[in-house]
Amino acid sequence: MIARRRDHALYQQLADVLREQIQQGAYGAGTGFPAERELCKLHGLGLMTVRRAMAILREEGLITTSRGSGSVVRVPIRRATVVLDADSCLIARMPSAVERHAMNLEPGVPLLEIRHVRGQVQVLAADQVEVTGRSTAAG
Amino acid sequence: MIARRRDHALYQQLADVLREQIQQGAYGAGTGFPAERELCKLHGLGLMTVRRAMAILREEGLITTSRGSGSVVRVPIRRATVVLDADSCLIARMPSAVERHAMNLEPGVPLLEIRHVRGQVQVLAADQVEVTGRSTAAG
DNA sequence: CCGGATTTGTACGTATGTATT
DNA sequence: GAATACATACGTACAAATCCG
Repeated sequence: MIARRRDHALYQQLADVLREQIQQGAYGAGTGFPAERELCKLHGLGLMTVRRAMAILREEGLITTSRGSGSVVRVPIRRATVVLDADSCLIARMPSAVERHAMNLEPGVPLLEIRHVRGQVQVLAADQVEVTGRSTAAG
Repeated sequence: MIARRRDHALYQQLADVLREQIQQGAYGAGTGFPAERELCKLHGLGLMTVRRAMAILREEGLITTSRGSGSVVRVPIRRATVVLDADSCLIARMPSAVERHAMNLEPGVPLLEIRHVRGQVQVLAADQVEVTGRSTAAG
């Protein structure tokens, strides 16, 4: 039951409940998700509380939200593999507003900034790649 | 000047202004930052707008905010270097609520999940490490 | 050590704009 | 065009942490 506590905020409690429901397949991948106002009525919470809870699930990549149509449970992403050369450097960070717009990134997606030995810099959306070290046999 | 536009939300405009001020050293590293309500009065904006703008700066790692004391401009972080073995795999993702609590992570910090060849899995806060491929000469 | 002032955190209600169906 | 649904934005209130005299 969601109730006011000192240690757990209402929006965190709601996020926990919804995450549990998603992982138990209560809504199905790619299927609809209750509307914001519907969740307000269902749990007796305010709009801000519901929106903060859903923002958490978005950042965790569990749902995607579109204006006008609502939210859907996300299907797992297929990742491309990127090879990290020896002595090259990888940094994960959040994108700036400009980068998020230019790369058409969804909120909450980190960037991988790979600085190669020869000075080349590669910036990738972290939710679309896996990174592996170069095979010593091949390199 | 910050004004209502269709393409740029007020909180984004404010974040841009504050980011500019920070990068020009208007507040100094480790020094104080205007209080939320002060920014409201300064720019003639509501509390929600100011808080969203500051949330953006927090996610970008430019400021840290503490309840009761306020916000300060962040000093650049010193990163440790982690070697990524050949054929091991790195995934960057956002932490769950449990992980964020267990690892004492600040909001907006991505995790680096490194899966080594031998099955060992290493989970690190992305703002505290740089990752490099293993040197072919040494490996 | 206590108490007040300051500052952020949480939470609700409401209104308007905009995209989708 | 209408209904639905999310995005932005303001105002308000109280709780909790911190700071300072």
